[in-house]
Amino acid sequence: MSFQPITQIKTAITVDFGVIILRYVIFVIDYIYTCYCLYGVKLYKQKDRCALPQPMEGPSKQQESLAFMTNIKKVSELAGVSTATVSRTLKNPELVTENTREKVMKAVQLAGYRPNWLATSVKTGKSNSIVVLVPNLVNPFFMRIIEGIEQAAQEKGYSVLLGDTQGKANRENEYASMVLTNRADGLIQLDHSFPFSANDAALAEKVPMVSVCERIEGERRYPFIELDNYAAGRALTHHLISYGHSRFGIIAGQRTSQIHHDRLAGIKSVLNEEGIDFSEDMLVGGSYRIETGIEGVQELLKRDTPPTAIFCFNDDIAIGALYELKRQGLRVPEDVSLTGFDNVKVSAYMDPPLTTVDQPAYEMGRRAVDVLIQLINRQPLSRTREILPFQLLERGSTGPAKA
Amino acid sequence: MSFQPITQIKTAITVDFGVIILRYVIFVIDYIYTCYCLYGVKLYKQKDRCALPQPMEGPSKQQESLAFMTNIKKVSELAGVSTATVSRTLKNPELVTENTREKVMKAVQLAGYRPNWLATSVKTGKSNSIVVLVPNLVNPFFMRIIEGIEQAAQEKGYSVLLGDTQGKANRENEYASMVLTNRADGLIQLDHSFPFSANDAALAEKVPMVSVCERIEGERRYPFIELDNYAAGRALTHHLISYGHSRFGIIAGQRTSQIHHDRLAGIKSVLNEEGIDFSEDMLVGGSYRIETGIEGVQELLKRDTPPTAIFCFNDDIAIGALYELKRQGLRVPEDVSLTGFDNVKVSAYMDPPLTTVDQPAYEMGRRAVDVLIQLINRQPLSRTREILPFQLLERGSTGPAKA
DNA sequence: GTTCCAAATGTAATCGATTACAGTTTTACG
DNA sequence: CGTAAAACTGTAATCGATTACATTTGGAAC
Repeated sequence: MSFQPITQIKTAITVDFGVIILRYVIFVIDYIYTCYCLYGVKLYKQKDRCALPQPMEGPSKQQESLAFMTNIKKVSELAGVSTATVSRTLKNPELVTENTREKVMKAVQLAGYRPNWLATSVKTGKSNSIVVLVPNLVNPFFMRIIEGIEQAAQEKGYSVLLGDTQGKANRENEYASMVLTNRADGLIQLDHSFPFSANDAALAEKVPMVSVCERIEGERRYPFIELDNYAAGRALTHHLISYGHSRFGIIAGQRTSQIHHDRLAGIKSVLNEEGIDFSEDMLVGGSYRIETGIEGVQELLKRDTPPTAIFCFNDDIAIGALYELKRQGLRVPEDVSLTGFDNVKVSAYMDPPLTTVDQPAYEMGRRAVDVLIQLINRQPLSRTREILPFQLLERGSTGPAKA
Repeated sequence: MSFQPITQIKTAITVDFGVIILRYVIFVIDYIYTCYCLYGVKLYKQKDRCALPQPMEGPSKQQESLAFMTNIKKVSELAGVSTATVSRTLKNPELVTENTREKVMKAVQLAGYRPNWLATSVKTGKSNSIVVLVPNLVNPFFMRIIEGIEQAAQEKGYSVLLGDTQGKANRENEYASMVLTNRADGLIQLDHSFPFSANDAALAEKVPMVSVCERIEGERRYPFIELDNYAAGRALTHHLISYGHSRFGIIAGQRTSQIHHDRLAGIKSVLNEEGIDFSEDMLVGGSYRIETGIEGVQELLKRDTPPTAIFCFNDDIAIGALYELKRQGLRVPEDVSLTGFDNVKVSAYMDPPLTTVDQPAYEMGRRAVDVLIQLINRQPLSRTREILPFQLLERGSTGPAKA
């Protein structure tokens, strides 16, 4: 440390102190103004306020122009070489002398150079992005898949564009068209619809696309990765029948989807084998929401012979159903058994914990990316469909049928 | 329809039929092979199999080259105009004659032309993308924010790059650097850490960045949007004290974050006013997970005087705590009152429903995008921080303290 | 039929990279 | 030391757009 006379330090401290006070005053004024805008005057009582955060320097700095964008040309001049050499140093260092490499790297460091990704992409014709179409972001099951997608994509140098479609066709169209405009190299569809607009359908022919969990209706050109929903439907039914149930209810999600049909077919096939009649009366619901579970139970309990066991086609529905059954004074599983689907995290912590079907969601997401990248690179696929095994988790929400 | 002699139709049908049969056979072989790979031989019983999906044409078509990429030059040749005119027709149609416009549009249609987004972006220097850093995708609270972000971004012509950081610094660094390489124009941080690596810190100075829910620790340059956590802490405490509680426990999430400090300060301030001592013993936990709630309850119940009311710093923790309290034979709220935070969907359907603090998550996401886009466009901000109001939802998990 | 001006269109530079090809230096070896 | 081959570096074309500037066209006014 360098020597400083005492007086100088004192001055410095005084000045600093002044600045701090000044900033604080400015901050307090701004803060009060903020509160005023948000709450009106009433809430200003000091004790209801948050611990005051540090004063801010404000956005002034951010008003300046984006001066930090250095390009390859500046670096090349700084290093005294051509742009080609700079590019090579960064992409194929083995083509460049140790000596030059050092010079260039020093210049890169000095200039704070980061290659413009847009320029690289336009030259190579690859965006290294994939777009994922999700019908519902808040469903933790979908998010688990996307976690897998994200992880796998990142490992392979791809980034993920999020397309929250809310099940709406026009939003799907918009996101899907990103692949047609080079904004993304490929597409993962978590819903069951064909995401391209009629206008783009011809172009869509050659687009790398994979669907996960669902199959795209009427489309046989795209690979898919899904659970063995038919077998899962059978397993659940066997499980309930082994407990002596014979009066069933089903609260379905999206009834137009492939997985709906598969699960239903699985259930029906076992009922058939066991000599239990299936009737359309047993089937209610139409979306994968908690409210569907509530309404479904209400409807099913109105039947002449209400069910003693209810299949819910996802855990959210089951959560709603459980809530409503309890509200109506019925006990689970003593009065009614209940099964979910997906094994979302909370399902294990409900009261009672839900019997459900575990899907390897994370793994499905990862596989989808693998397959998609193969499609993007025009590599031959070893398989165009993958049907993954499930696991039936028997927990507290199912039990023996009432005598 | 054109006339066709009967015999010809018959032949066509026969051929078609042959093709279908052939495809079906190929499909079945492939299907069996798939099953073999996935399950082994045992599970082949026909009745355990899914309803057979339609035969697929396989990936052969997708092996072809990406021939559909038409560029502006081809369109210009097709229309017999210059590339400039094509560009103008699409971006500034008012600069072009009706006549030319028609010609060009026809050519665009014919060629199936979609402008290359990468090229446009490199020219204009704007990627029209923003990257969102999320510590945890599966948390529905975060996803609600992202829903808002996504929606607002889409409306303004931006797309959202998903950065699942899992709270890891190196992943944050990687995603944050997307803004430095023109891959994204701005950054929304949902966690409380400064996402840039030390290396990039100098460049980060001028990057458009906003944080939501959390403030970035030690950083005063970036705007933030958050809940009035201090006031929320106070409100929850008042609520519990009004029920006569005086022995409290707190199960916290990330203890290093700003919101943690704010909430805790709010709780402490009320305890102080009411003459209740705060001790570090009351505070357990350290992450926003269900397991934290379980472990937290176990720990708190070991105390000499276990709490009669427990603050959980998010709903997941509360769900875990509720589960564990019940498992230990305690009733909620008769024996122990419990509060959550965030108001995730399921919290209302727990047994009992959770008393919690509602955050306007969707709206916060939307606001974040508004602010970020202002930063990106170098527009002056009217306010560099926004503190949004909360709502205390009193539900079944809180009640009078045991006498 | 000129003249003039505005509108429409074309030419060519540009964005920031990559890379084929050409030119230069270094190395290896007789 | 000379020569060929190998290794390195530079020049300039290229990716697919946008846009400043130059040129052409069209129509109105006289």
